[in-house]
Amino acid sequence: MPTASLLAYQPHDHDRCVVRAMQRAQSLCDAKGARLTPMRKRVLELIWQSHQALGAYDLIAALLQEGSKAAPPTVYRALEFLQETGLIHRIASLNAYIGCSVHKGPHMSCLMICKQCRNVQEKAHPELEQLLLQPAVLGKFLPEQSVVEITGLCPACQKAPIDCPTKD
Amino acid sequence: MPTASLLAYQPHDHDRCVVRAMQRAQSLCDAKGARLTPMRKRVLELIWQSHQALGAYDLIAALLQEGSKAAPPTVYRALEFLQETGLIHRIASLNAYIGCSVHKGPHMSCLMICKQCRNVQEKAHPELEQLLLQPAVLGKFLPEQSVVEITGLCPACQKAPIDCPTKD
DNA sequence: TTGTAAATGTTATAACATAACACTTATTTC
DNA sequence: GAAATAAGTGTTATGTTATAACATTTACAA
Repeated sequence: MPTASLLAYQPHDHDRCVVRAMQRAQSLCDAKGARLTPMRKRVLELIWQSHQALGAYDLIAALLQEGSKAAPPTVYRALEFLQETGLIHRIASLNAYIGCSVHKGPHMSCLMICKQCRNVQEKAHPELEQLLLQPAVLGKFLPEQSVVEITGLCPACQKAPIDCPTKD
Repeated sequence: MPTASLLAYQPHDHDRCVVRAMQRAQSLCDAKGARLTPMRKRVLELIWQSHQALGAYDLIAALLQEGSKAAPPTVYRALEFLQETGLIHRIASLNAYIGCSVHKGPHMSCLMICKQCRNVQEKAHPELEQLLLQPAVLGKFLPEQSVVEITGLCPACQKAPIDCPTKD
């Protein structure tokens, strides 16, 4: 039985991921009094259609294919909203976006990014949070945001360097 | 007496930083059989002229002002070389570059980035390395590169929010 | 001194992101 | 419920970061 933390790397019923993510998004927005508009919802669904990081222009292309008129500002606004609401993460080292799979408020997590298939696994990490925010580490620096990203090869791509099963 | 680890945030004889960095660059290149050409050297000097992150196009502008013909590919090539040689870091969350101040081989360090003055302090971090690279954390993920960046306010900007003394 | 590899120059363009303003849709207030 | 307000989206244009492709020059080695 696959552990939850490795789900991105395992064959699984991905529809359930999407359903769960969308349910959570709706209840989070309800709780915050934020509006999960059709555009925002659709962008989030597209992001959740895989565990791979998608670029803003990937999303734009997907929306255009669906017949939606989606210029860059529209998509970037949706992405901004979803980030602020804690529903997605921006991956700085890829200029791409991934659904947030940690179901709690602001958190410091570590993103493991497969350089080959772009699969991203998020790992919540309380110890990391403790360690990084220690005064001993930061000195008098006042932290606000953190980016922790590890790039490498996911288990699948280590075995099958050319044709990672979780790709596309 | 300021500790070495806080040097970026303290008034200091910055020329010594530059001299030290350039000496180290030269010996590192000698040791590796790499060529620290005039262009690469100049780019590194420009990066070291402050402890603030500089964008590629900042460097291009500076080079043009000096009369050097510097189109983007030239500068990006120099930056690529300097990164590979371990002389600079790219800051993913800023799309900018900073001199590496950790005098050893490949290392996992934490960059503390002031959102106000763009001052960047690098903190080498063996514990972080241990913590992040544990199998317990990464599972079967095979890590290659890491990005650890904390954005916030440096000590100076906490005190003087508008006019950080280390700015420019 | 000539051949080869490394580095740089040059032109063009790709990829990522936002500013500014117009328009539409939702929500509130009276 | 109609007017006022705010929130969201559309549209055009442009800013910012980065690279592809190929020509030329420079350094070093044979």
